[in-house]
Order: sequence, then structure tokens, then C-alpha cells
Amino acid sequence: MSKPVTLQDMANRLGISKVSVSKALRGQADIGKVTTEKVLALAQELGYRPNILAQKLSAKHTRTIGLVVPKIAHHFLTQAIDAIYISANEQNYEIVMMVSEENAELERKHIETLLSMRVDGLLISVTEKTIETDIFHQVVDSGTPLVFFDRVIEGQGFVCIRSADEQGAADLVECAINKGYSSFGHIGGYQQVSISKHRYHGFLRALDAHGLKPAEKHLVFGGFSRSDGISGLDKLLEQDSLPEIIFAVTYPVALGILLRSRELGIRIPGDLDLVCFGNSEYNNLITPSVTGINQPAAEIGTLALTHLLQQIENPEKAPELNIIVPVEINQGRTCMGPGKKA
Amino acid sequence: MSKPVTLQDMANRLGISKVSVSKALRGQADIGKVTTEKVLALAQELGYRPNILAQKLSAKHTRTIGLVVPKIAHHFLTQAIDAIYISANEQNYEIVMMVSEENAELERKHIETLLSMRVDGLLISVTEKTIETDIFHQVVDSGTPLVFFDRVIEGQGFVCIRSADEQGAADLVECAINKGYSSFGHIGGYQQVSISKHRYHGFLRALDAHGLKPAEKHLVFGGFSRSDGISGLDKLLEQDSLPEIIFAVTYPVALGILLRSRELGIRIPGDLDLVCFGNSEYNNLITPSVTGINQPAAEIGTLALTHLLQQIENPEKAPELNIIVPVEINQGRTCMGPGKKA
DNA sequence: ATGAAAGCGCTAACAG
DNA sequence: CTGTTAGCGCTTTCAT
Repeated sequence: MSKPVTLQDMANRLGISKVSVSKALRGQADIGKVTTEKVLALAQELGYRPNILAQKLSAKHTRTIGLVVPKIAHHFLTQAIDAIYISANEQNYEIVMMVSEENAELERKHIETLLSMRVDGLLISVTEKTIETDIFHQVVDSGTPLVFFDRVIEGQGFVCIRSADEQGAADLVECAINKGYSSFGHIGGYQQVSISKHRYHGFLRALDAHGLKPAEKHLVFGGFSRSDGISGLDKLLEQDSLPEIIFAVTYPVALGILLRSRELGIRIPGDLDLVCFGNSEYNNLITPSVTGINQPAAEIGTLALTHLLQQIENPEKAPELNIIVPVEINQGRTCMGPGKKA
Repeated sequence: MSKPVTLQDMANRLGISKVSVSKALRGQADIGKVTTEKVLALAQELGYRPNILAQKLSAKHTRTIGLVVPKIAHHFLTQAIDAIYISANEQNYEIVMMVSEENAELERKHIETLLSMRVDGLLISVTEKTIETDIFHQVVDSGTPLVFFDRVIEGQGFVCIRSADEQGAADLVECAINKGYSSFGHIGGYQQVSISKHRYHGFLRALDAHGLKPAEKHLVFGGFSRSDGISGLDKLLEQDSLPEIIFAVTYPVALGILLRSRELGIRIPGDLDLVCFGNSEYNNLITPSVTGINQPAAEIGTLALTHLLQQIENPEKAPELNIIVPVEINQGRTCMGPGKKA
């Protein structure tokens, strides 16, 4: 209930000026040893805590970086966030994270707030519905460094760090082709989102390289979550036939497919096979484990932070940069070859 | 690169005082309609963003609450954090989250920082190693409302919101007893942490009620993560016999046990059965699904925030309060009765 | 309806 | 070595 102790309070008690107190506290060389010690002792005694708000207000930078993510209960993001927090802590930066809840308007609002907080830079993974990009340009134009990670916005001059979505998808599909599959379906994400587009393109590219083509009716597009996998499979089932194998845009979507197929008595693998982009720490405990892609989430998070800090310390405006981190296939049991059961 | 626009800048442009600008921006009634409109238009044009630091510095409260968690890649916490963020957003509060990484010193440092930021209140889930509690008392004594959730500190006058750890554990063990088990082991957490103690006590209570007692050699205590489950099972295996069933203190520990047993060719269920406190969204996809406890993570998070805000708005010092949210058993396939395979 | 003055707590610049 | 002055950007009196 008591008001926090201020520099002035301490100055009064010691009969010196608050500037001296401030200097002593920060160990500046130009203050007498005795004075410094007296100040330190009093600070200790009174439980003095500097007001960071005031410190930041009078400083040029805040050593705070804003982090905007679409959600946190998401395996990739959770890991990336974790890594970002840990490295920020090492570098003595604070993170202020805001959750956009896959809502583009909220995302915008959060960015405004973060700018109002005068963060030194912004780390953003966009929502699955983000279309307008003017706010991001505003950010950069106003001189605040910005780095996108995972869900990025490419071709507009930004710095982006992401998984090798297209290549990974292509490799995965190629791997399935080599096992003998020829009829592919895709349950994909909204096409305005970079990762959806890349993964879909990788899928098409690999098929094309083998003279294959997916049937229109075997393509479904929606969101990234389990429920989208469920509804995606339902949509596929409205058609007169199923593909041999489905490529799901995310791991949660694959799980949705798994769950729904189980409810409907469709055997995976066997009746229908499955690969997806992504993985989870639980995958090797799941039956069947899904054949998918490991994304280096922590690495991407750390890399994004590193590049952001670099921009912050190096105030020239960064040119467009696209860093694409390679991914690897994780062999599960949902892609064993056409018709084969695990 | 351009300096942010300030009230003064706008005042100069309009030839009025910055006070008027400030008032107009906030829609105070005592400013002329035309002036207000001119101000609003200019603000729009210039992309004015209030400096939140300055606003907070001159305000009594910051509408910011500090959140300290031991980690984020943890099913319960992820969900609780998510809920906290969402309700805070609804109430127009900002969350500043810091991750203590299960490190008591870092936890302390983060709390200091948060106090220095003049957060209006603190939400804390302690590390698995937190022993010293003086810092928490300092917080409360200094008049900053504090609410513990999940991993709480009881009996020291704090406000705590947690799952019914003891009752849940007792119910779970009771349920196993009713299925015919009589030989129980426990892979538990450090006993200074509230949830470890409660779950262990519930375990003992249920056994005791049926005249049962665990063998010393079947009790292992450590941390809360998968690796602790692995090493815990290894320790148990050094003994001359295994219990029929193990009660694991957390879901990750149970997974560790599952993984290790699989490596060693110990069948679960069958050779060894298993129950645990906790669950995950993947549990019904895992083989075998673990019989465990559903914790209302979102509810606990929201409740914690609600109580904190209540304290913030109601400045009397809150008396000790322990809210215990009931949990429920989730039937999996690792506790089907002694000797039965799933 | 508008603004001058003072203050939030701290730091940088410059004197003494 | 220590202190004065000024300023960070905003809000709250309190006059006018």
C-alpha cells in the first residue's frame, strides 16, 4: 500500500541530490566511495526498485520487443515462443507477447499497442486470416524493425524466417510417390497465408515432376486446426471417391483426419493413408504415428530474434530477406505404401 | 526513423496547447466540437500513437499484470496461459509474461522486474524448485496483489487457486483399488512443491482407507517432466520387484514411463499398469491412452485472473484464500484391472 | 472552452 | 566529486 520509494525519497534521507543517488546506484565512477556505499545500503534497506517506466521514458530504447502470435496452444508456436523467451532473456531483452487469436483485427490492435509501448522491434507470426498488410508497412516505415517468422508475408520487402515449406512438402510427397502412391488429395489452408500456399505448391510440384495431378474434388482448403481436418475429411467424403493418400497442411489437421476416420470406421493406414506438414512431441506415442515433417521451431524462433536484434542494433533499414530453414521427414506409420496396413 | 509524433507536435501544428490536444483525443466534454474534430483529423493524418510509457508513468495504475510461469511448453500451463491472455484482453488489461524456466533465481529476478514495471498485480505458478518464499511476502507487503495458480504456496496467507490435487489423486487411486490393485508405486515430484505433496498425500490417503501401504522401494521423487518419468522407472527397476501399478505425478512423467517401458519391453498395461495426474489433448490418440485426471486449466487460469482483478479493484489486503477446483477422472487403457491387457 | 503550471520518476548535459 | 537544469510525453489541477 505504501508508495514505492523513489530516488528523491532517498536523496532527502541522505541530504544529497537525487542525481547523485541515481549515479551511485548505477555505479558511475564520479561519485565518492562513501556516498555510493551509503546509497546502496539505504536502497537495500528501503527495498528501492527503479521505476522501469520512468527509465524507459527517458531512454531512447526500451530493450523490449513485441511478439505477436496467432495462438499459443500450438506445438510449433509453443516451442518457438519458448526459444524466443529464453534467448531474449539471455540478451537482456524483455518480451511482451500478445495473442491475436487468429483474428486479423486483434492482431492489428495488438501491433498498435506494442508500438505505443515503444518496443524496439516486433516479431510476428500472422493469423490464418491476415490479408491487409498496410499495418506492417507502417511499422517498418515508422522505423521499427520487424521480423516475420513461420507465417510470413513475402515479396513485400520484409524480413522473413520460415521453414522450407515448399521443399519439405515436395520431399514428403515425392517420398510417397516413391512408395507407389499415385492418387493424392490435399486438405490445405487458406491460400492467402504463406505457409498454405507454399505447402500446396510443393505438393503440386512433386506430383507434376512425376506426371501426376490431383483431382479437383480431392482438394479442400480451410484452416489449420483439428476441426478443419475433421470437416475437411467430411468434405472429401461427399465426393464419389477418396484419394489413396492425403497430404494435410498441418499436424493438427492430420489429427482431425485421424479422429474422424476412426469415428467413421475408415482405417488409416489401409483404407486411406496420410502425410502432413508438422509433427508433435507426442507423435511417436500415437497410433498410428503420422508420417510428417519436423520443423526446427526453436531454431526459427531464435533466428528470428537474432535477426531482429541485429536490425535494432544496426539502424539501417533492412532489405528484403527470406531465410528458409530446411526441414526433415519424420517417418511414421501412415504412409507405408498403397494398400499396406501398418 | 522519424521520431514519433507527440501531443506537443500536434499542438504546435494547430496553434493550440498540448493539454487541449490531450483532452480532445480522449473526448473530454470541455473541448469545443470543432477543435476536437481538427485534432482527431490531424492525429489520424500524422499517425499519432500515444506513448503508453508516459501515460502509465503519470497514471496511478498501469492496467498491466505480470505473469510468471515455470515454462510454457506444458499442456496444463499452455492452456491456462491461453485463458489468462484471452480474459485479460477482454478486460482491457495487458499481460507481461515471464518464464522462470523452473529456476527459482530467475523467478525471483522476473518478479523484481515486474514490480519495477509497476504491474498492478502478479499471477504466479512457482517453479518445481521454489523454496524461499520471502520474495512473495515482499510483494504482498508492498501492496501488490498476488495470486498463485496451479503450483501454489499454501498456509502462508496467500491467495491460491489450484486443482483438487489431493482429492483427485485419492479418487484416482481409489478407482484403481476398486479394480483390484493392491500393490502401488509412485513416481512423484519434489515434495516442497504443493502439487507434489498434495498428490502424494491423496495417494497415501486412498491406500490407507483400504488398509494398504506402498512399499518404500516403490516410491521415487523427482521433477515433473518426461525425463523424470524415464529416470523414475529406471530407479524402480533397480529394486527386486515392481508394483502392479504406478501413480505418476504428472502426465509427462507418465509418458516418460510409457516410453521407457516400451524400450525395455515392459508391457503397459499388462506387466505394469499406470495412472497419472493430468492429461493431454493427444491422449485419446496415444496407445495406450493413459488413465488420468482432467484438470480444468482454462478455468483455473481465468479464475486466477478474476480474483487478481478483484483484489486490484478492491485495495484491501486479501485474506488467505484457497480455491480448489474439482477435477475428474479420465478413463484410459492403462488401468483395466490387475494383469488384464487392454 | 482553453491553457499554464506542476508532477509522474528517471537520466543526460553541463556546471561548479 | 556533487548538484542544477532540462527534458522524456502525458495527465491532472486550477485558473481564465
